[in-house]
Amino acid sequence: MTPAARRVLEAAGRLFYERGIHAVGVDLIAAEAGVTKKTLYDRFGSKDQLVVEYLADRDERWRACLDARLDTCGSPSDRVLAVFDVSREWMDATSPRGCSMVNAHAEIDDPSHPAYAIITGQKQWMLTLFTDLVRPLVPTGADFLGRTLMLLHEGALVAFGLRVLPGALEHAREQAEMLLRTAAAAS
Amino acid sequence: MTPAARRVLEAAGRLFYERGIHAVGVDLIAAEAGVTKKTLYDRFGSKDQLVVEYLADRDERWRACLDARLDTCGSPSDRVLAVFDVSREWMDATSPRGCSMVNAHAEIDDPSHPAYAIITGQKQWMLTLFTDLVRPLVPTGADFLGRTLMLLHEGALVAFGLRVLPGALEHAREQAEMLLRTAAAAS
DNA sequence: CGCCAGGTATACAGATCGGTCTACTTTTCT
DNA sequence: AGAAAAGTAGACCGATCTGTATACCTGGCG
Repeated sequence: MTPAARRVLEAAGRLFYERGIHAVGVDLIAAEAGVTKKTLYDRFGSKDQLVVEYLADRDERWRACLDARLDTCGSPSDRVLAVFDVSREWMDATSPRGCSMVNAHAEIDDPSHPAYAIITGQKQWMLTLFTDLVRPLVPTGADFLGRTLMLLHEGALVAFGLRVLPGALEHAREQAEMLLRTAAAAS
Repeated sequence: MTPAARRVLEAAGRLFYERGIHAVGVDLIAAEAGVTKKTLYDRFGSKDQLVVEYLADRDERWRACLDARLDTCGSPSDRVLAVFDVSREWMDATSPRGCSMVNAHAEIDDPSHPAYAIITGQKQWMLTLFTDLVRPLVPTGADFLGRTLMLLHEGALVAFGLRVLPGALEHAREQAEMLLRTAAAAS
């Protein structure tokens, strides 16, 4: 990726996330990136493709960030709770408006849109991740607990983005910890 | 509200929800409502105002639908679980793409936008509702359990809308039932 | 040296956007 | 009956949208 293309992707990512995809025009993206529209279209081809690469980029960085942290965790339960910790830091640092995938989904209704697979794929991956993380702790009932954790986590992202519960991630983490304890005690 | 205005609001609501607010133009809304643009502007003044009334209308109908059901419930725990039941029916009937408030929030970044208060207000109301509903069951710790239920519920709406967990509402209800049981047993 | 990818600057195209306007007709209510 | 309100039909405005075209410049590389 050329330096100009990187600047375009950075500007597009920031603007798409802050203002919404349809509310941001390619002219503005080009201007913010300090690039002409021709360069933008030479590198990305279309706005739709730029949207796809924006989401793919965020997805990739999120998974890398999460994977790196999980590798440093000792116990299985630590790994589960670390997901909430990383999410909290991620939100505080760069995502005051909630999950970019959820927000993008609100603007993209067409399931045949290439961005749709990225959005759905990340959520599916998160569900599988939670389920796999709790399997060593509760071999029977990992599916159930995994789903609950997924819903708690997703709800926390939304509540945080809506500013209706600023400590949403911390609360979700605490509730998750309690669920892990009772599940471990029962098995 | 005049008959034409009602048709406009119905068409706008359907299109805004299905395709997103910014993706739908006033010309399309007027055409779908079988109304001229002049009538639309005579009744609503601007697209922004139409968006506000769209959200206010859905908010009002949702609260009325929920309140009506809650009145028919006997025990406090039935009332909590009824929220998930009503949500499930609401989603199945008219909202395959998740919560309209969350989706609208993805497209409206400005907190000074009049629609912002409606969005935040509904979520705040839901949080208070859950907290109040569980207070008779767990006088101490109603805040904590109320928040957890709110996150579970919100996460279920998102997961359902993303089609990543079709039975999200049912799962959330089942998990809520378990939480209510253990909370009641502990107190 | 010459080539060419990557870039700037800018004008342009066609469509659509939100919003206004005039002129006329229909409904509704007193 | 008659006036006010609500509606249709449709042209029009300026701005903005995605996307393309032409002409020129610049740095690195064989």
